[in-house]
Amino acid sequence: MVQAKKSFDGFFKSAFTVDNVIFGFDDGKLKVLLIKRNEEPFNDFWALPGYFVQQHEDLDAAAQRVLRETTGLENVYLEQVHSFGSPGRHDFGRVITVAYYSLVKVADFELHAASIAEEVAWHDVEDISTLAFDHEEIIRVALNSLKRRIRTQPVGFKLLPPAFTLTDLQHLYEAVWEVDLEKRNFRKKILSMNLLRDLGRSQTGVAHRPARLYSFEENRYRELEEEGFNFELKEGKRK
Amino acid sequence: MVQAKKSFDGFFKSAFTVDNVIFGFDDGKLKVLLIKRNEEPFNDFWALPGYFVQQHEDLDAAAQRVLRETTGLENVYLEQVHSFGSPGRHDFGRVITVAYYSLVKVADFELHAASIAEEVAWHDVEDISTLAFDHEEIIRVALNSLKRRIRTQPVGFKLLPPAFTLTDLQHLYEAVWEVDLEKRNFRKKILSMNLLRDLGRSQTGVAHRPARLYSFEENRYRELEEEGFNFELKEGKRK
DNA sequence: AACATTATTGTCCAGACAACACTATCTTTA
DNA sequence: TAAAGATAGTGTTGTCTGGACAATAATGTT
Repeated sequence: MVQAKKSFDGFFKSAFTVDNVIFGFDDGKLKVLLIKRNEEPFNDFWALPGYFVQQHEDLDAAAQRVLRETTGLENVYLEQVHSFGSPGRHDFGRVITVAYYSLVKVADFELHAASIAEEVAWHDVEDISTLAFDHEEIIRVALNSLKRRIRTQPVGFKLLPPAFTLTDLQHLYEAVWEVDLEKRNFRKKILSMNLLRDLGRSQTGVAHRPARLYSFEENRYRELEEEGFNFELKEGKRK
Repeated sequence: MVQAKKSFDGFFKSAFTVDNVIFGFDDGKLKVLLIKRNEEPFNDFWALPGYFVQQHEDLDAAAQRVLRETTGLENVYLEQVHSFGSPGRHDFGRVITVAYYSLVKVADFELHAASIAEEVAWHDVEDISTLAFDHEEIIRVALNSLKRRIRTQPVGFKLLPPAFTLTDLQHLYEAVWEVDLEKRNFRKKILSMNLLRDLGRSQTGVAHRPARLYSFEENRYRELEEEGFNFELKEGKRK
């Protein structure tokens, strides 16, 4: 009862794209990288950096390429989150998009709008206006995934520069979780994880007692990434 | 610089499928539901229950439909895991597959091979032979995802019948985590989550003290699904 | 009625953690 | 030069949760 190849032709009429949700942390706030589109549909709308995948291109590679071509970001570790394929999500036909996300240090990258991007910019996650396609939903799903993962995996640490203070780290967690944490307890918990290396240096040029600088202990970091950990802390009192 | 719709036609030549990784527990072992294909390519190979998505069909709905048509399973809670789209994974052209997974009680379902399935059967996950396409990889990814996610999300709870005992629930966790849990502590923890509703009824016809029956408190269930939770318990002593 | 079997509960101890206030070390300013 | 302003870093205590065990309860079976 083998069917001929011919009868499948009706299925080969779809397209697929990749969309990247790039989170960054700056100024105490969680940001997402958006491009202003220079192409129909949704010309002139802000959108996630994404585009069609080529016929013989691997998905992961396509995500990397599209990100580079639209924003200039290279060598970013992208992780697949979810695929979106509502029948009506694209005007030109059936288009499924595979969403990827990543966390980067805002300061580490220079943005270069190109390809279908007329402009590239970091936007506050809190303050996203109407985006192209279903990109608001995609961001929401990616953000949920981030919030969930940051609790049991040390992913969030990737957002910080090579040397950071405990307060920086605390602010990062507070931003992603949208809570205030109690300083003392945060420090005790994080230090007990053996994850941080005391660099022996301190901040300079701050108008107060300078904070000690830390980096991540690579080996321990990978261990935790493997086995997961548990990071639960109640909110501290509001400032 | 708006491009005409015409120039996009080259992208609309792909197809996409859904594949379901249905895990079950039976006989103390983790099983996965496979079908024996009745169609090229990979005719006569064991494969995941999956098929092409129709042109105007939602992805989630397609997963449900395909699962029903190939295996007879209905009303199964399916969760999207990952999409696979290597250029060479399908002989007939570019085909991306969106993988879903679920965990069910083997005893609850009667299998009915149909559609492209010539046969349906539970296979030990430990002992999977060569499968069609990249389905071995899909199973591996789904299994990893399941083990990670069940720690912080109440996905596992959906596997139980509407009325169940605390011991049923404990066995479920023990099966998924492959550990033995301490009974008293398990109960304390689970009851403190306010997730269970005491149905006021008990088992009948068992040759020992009958256990109280519970169901899930829907509202609380959704809350936990949203915010996640932390379920860490050390192993109890081996039986 | 005694036995077998599983359910359910009490409790003690140790470790985790929430809460709070105090001391330390810089720069800036009067 | 000293005081003020700001944030870093630390000590401690009571409470809560989890881990370990064991005792009691409620069925059917023999």
